[in-house]
Amino acid sequence: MAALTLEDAGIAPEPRGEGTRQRILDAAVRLFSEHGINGVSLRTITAEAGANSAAAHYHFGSKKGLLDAVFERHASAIATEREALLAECRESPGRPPVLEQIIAAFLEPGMRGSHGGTTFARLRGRMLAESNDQTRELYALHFNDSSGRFLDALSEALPDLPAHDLHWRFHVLLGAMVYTLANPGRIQILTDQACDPSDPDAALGYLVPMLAQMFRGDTIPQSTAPSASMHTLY
Amino acid sequence: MAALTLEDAGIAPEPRGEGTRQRILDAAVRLFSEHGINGVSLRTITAEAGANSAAAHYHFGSKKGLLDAVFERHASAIATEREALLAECRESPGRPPVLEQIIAAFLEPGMRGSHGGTTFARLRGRMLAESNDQTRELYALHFNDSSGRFLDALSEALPDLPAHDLHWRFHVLLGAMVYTLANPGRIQILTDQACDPSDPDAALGYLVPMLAQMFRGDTIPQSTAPSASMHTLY
DNA sequence: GACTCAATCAAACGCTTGATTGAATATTCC
DNA sequence: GGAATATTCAATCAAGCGTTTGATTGAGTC
Repeated sequence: MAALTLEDAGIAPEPRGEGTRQRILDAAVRLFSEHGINGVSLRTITAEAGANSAAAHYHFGSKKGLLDAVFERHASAIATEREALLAECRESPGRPPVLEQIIAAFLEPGMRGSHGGTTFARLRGRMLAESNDQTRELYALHFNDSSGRFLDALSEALPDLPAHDLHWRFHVLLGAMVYTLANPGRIQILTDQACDPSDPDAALGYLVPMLAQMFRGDTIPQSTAPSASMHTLY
Repeated sequence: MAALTLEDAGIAPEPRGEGTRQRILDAAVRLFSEHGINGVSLRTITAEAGANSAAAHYHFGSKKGLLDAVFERHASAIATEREALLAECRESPGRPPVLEQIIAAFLEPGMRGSHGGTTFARLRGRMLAESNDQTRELYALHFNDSSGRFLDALSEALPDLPAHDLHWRFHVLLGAMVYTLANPGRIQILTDQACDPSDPDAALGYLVPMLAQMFRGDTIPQSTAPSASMHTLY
């Protein structure tokens, strides 16, 4: 009787080093998201992965290379699913697509567990706040095209909204998403854990209608001297 | 003729070390905000301040102590001005106070140049994203009471809004503020610098009405199964 | 003039960092 | 089986880290 091989079981015959590589990636995304990129060392990561301390450099070349790989692993999947959901919106009966649909299509792939889950989500939050050259490059590389197409779709759904207003509202959408991902948020502390931004379902259930409401707001005249104290204006 | 002393010139007779202390604080808030707290060393800070590398430890005890001092320097002033503006709201003719007034009272002190300006603002953004034990403590110590009173005021202005909804909307407000402070934001990159979140006047001019609009939105029923894909709901 | 004391300084401490090496060990292919 | 290749390993490197030290300064006090 022939011995059962991995191929017989339908499992791809992964190269020997693949196991280590994956374990390092797993440990990296978790530790990066918990302590920040500057806050964790390659030794800690490789130790957590049960690998030799030189393994990270062998497989990824450098710490920067490791972060690139971690990001690449999930980001492209998120962008792809986002665009697929956006395409679904466009095929829907109602044209232009419903605002809530577009917002949900943007938020869902990154916030649900599908692509790295809340761990990668938290890492993205940290990276957006750290905001150095490398993180900006990574975001631009993986998300710029996709985000641009969402701006277009939002513009279609809100044809009367000036470009500046649209951009600022999208900015707030990004802020709400990032802040929600950077768990635990202040709101948990301020409200004795009543709100839990780390629960993706609850978060989406609240965020999507709230943001849609914000997008639908009237444009306010910007002519009122903005240099004066806001407080005297109302 | 008596020699001119510092007192004669009306300058406070500062202790000898005060100059160095202040220069270290100035350099620290700037470098912390630019590179993150883990991203800059005490040597870099003291060098930038033109001080000896031991000066930071002499004056602040540790790197943690230096961050405490940096935060303390501006945070309490912001909280104080926030509460003063909130008190102004309550004295206004219209009762309950206008929503825009409350939001502006919360956002203005931290976003305008008064208390550390955009530099300290950026640092706050970074700290909220890094979100370790020390930063959480600092935020709680300096901002919890003030934020709680704003939640109360918002609740007065929107008496029909359930607590959960109120908390989530305040969460989005915080997210929008923090994300705006963490300059440069993604929106600048996505729109070829058309929006400039680092301009406090423009930012406030857009944010206040947008957030007010969001706060005024109707409550949506949460009974619709949130575990199903959002995308099929709209 | 002797003393005090906060402030500054150069130097070093022990340790961790990202990165590199070369030998040892699997694995693959002929 | 054996050469070639891919991967792991312990050991090491220079550099940088936060922190500590002991000596020195210089203005105030008795």
